[in-house]
Amino acid sequence: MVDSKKPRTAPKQQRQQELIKATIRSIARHGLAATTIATVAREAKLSQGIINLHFQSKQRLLVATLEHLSTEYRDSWQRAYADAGTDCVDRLRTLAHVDFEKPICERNKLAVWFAFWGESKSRPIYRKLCSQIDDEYRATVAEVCRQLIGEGGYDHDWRTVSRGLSSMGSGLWLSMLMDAGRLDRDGAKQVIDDYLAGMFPNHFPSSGANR
Amino acid sequence: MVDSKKPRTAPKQQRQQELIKATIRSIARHGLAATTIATVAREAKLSQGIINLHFQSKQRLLVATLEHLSTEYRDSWQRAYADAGTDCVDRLRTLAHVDFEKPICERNKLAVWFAFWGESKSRPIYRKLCSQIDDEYRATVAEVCRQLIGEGGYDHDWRTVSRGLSSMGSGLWLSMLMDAGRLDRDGAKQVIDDYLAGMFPNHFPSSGANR
Amino acid sequence: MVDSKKPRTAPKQQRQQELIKATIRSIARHGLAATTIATVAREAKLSQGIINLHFQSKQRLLVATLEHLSTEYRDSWQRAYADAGTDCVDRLRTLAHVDFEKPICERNKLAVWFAFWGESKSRPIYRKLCSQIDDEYRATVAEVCRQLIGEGGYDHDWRTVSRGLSSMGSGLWLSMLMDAGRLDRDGAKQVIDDYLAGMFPNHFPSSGANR
Amino acid sequence: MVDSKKPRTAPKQQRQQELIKATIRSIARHGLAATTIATVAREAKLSQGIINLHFQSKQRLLVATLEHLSTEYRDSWQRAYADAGTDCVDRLRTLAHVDFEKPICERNKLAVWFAFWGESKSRPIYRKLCSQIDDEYRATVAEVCRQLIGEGGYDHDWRTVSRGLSSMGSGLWLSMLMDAGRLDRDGAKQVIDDYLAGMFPNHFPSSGANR
DNA sequence: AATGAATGAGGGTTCATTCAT
DNA sequence: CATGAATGAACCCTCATTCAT
Repeated sequence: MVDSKKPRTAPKQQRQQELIKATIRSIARHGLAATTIATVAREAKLSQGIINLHFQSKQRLLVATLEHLSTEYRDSWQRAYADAGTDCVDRLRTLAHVDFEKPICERNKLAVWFAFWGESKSRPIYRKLCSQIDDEYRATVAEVCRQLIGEGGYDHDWRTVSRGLSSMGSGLWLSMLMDAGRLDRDGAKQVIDDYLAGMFPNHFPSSGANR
Repeated sequence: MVDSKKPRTAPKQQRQQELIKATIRSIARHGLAATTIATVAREAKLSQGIINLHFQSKQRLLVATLEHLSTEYRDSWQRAYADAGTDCVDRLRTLAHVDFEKPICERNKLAVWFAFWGESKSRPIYRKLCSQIDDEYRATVAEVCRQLIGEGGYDHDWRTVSRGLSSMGSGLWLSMLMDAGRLDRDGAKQVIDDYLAGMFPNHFPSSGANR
Repeated sequence: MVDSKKPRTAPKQQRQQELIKATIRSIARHGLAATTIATVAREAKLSQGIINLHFQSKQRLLVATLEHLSTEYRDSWQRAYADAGTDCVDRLRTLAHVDFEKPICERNKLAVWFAFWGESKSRPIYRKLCSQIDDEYRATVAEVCRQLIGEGGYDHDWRTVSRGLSSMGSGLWLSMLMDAGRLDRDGAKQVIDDYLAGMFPNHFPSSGANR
Repeated sequence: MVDSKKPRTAPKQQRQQELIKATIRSIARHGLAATTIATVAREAKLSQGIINLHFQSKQRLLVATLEHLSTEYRDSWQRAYADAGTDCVDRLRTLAHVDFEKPICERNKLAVWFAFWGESKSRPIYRKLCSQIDDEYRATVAEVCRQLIGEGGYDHDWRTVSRGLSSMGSGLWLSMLMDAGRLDRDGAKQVIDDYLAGMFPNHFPSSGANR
């Protein structure tokens, strides 16, 4: 008499992952302000009580969700970076593109990132998590830029370039969030590529889009 | 013997402006989710009832606040653009810098922008207002870029450049929001200037920061 | 530059009458529970403040409204009674019909009567006013019944008959309130007349409706 | 060692019945206008939240309360009618008396009926429920009257008589509501009986109260 | 006499959390 | 491990009342 659909009990960690996924869907659908224990439970098709059972409080679930996104983000760019070999050009392009690859760059997740950013000024815990993840990423980008500038004899400040690159990344996310139809992931990559081609003309080819 | 206290009654529009200002402070301080009628009233040093008296509902106050920011933003760049003369270079630099000028670029207001962006996916009314204001700005930037690219013989797509420029603007806002101490308004302008110098080397001077 | 529509000021008593009329309309339209200072002021086309100016409080306005109805009711039946001459039959018919004559028996006023009756159990002030007016009326009816029973040799208790007659009156009001289309003032009078014909067959003619 | 306290949780329907009972008590004690979620919860000795948990809104609780009274009323007279046998006289007396039998004719419930009647003009939902219940009852009364009039050769319109009878019923309720001390249930039945004796002298005995 | 902006207590409702099952 | 009935604090909003004009 086993119900094949979903087991009544599940390993702790798997349940928690389900709930985090449900939280992401709920924030994307209803916004952070309108996300309640009830909306999350409904997305997860589980009862209300289960959230406090696994996360003690709504607040902790939200933090766990942000940590989930952060970890996923870090893992993604670190894996991509490791796979990119040792060439500065490859490394920089890879790092710059990773913001727009699939597991990271889904519209639901962008909505969640912005939801947390929107609350960051008033919530130190969010701000700390967000800053940290951004700092790590930008430090690596900066290091690659520094190397490329040194090799290529460019007249740029590596700190400025890395700041600009990572800023452009989150700025493009905003465009994708606000109007998914007008800017897709490939379009965003092209904006990034044009920026790199402009800053490092000897290393990155011009797209020639205008010809 | 002037009584410096505020009068018990005030012109309608002035009261509404006070309340919008108070809303901005409240969102910056507590976040959008934790901004209540009570927190706004406290910021305004007025009673709770006054918000429904002037705005009918909390929701309308929030929309009015977003409209206030939108209008202020549009007025700012349009005035700056009109004052910049007819030179493309001046115009582009002016437009690019206006994001970081004083009435617009206060940390409180950045927090409010991100708060609304964070709810935009689930609130069409916010998304519409935000998209519209961004589209107008970017259309003007794009037009200037198109002209500059044509004059200067650059190999850029003007749409891509304007998208990149405006994205970098909001991305830099995020950095300023998250860690005001590490990136100030002048630092942000320099990132922008370096981008322009990279893309349009014949028109914008290199900052030479690295020399 | 005289505004011919409505004088800005009016004699005290006239203003109060206007407000009571407006209260009756408001209760009929919105119910007693949903009648507010604002709805009354709107019905009267006057400002909100005027009610407290003339009646000190909403509660007093309501009491004044009930007193107005009571007085109007008493004046009506007393005048009719005085006009009816000295014949018991005429007197009884007149008293019985007065509930369904025009100034008294308007649907708006019936709604107000039932609104106050509905609150009477919990509001001694309403109950007292309502009881009193009913007692006076029924005492007079009872006296006429007593005389008629004595003269006509009927085997009725005059107290019971008068109780029945006045009860039928308010019961018919309920029917008229609930479904004005199905029972009008003439229909109600006929029910009353049939009752009288049944109880006092030697004095009141049968309507012969069934023949 | 039975714990006499009520259990923390209860079957859904039982809880709802408790809340409806509490609502009746609250309306009787405070009136409909002053009946709040808080007063009902206090009567039920439960928390405020439970009302929205079971009825979604205060409005629905009130409708459910009216439906409860309606159902109880209908069930009562239908059961009594079924038990009365097939004799017209028995049937009519039974129907006429049922208004004044115990489960129906409690002063608290009378207060609730009048409270809803008082709001009926402005609340179609109340009016519909009240009209319906009254129509059903009166239709049955009318049918019995029609039969009795036919059998007994009376010169009455059966519609008029049934209207008068049911009107007298609600009118007597008003007397009982306003002054419970002066008219009790037996007194009311006697008024009804005298009316029947007057209208149908060959079938209903005169009470002879006046002899 | 009359107005209407302003107040703030109290209304209905939501929802994070608890807990008996 | 999982549920969902129950709680009660806090939310948004209404509205009787006050008061400067």
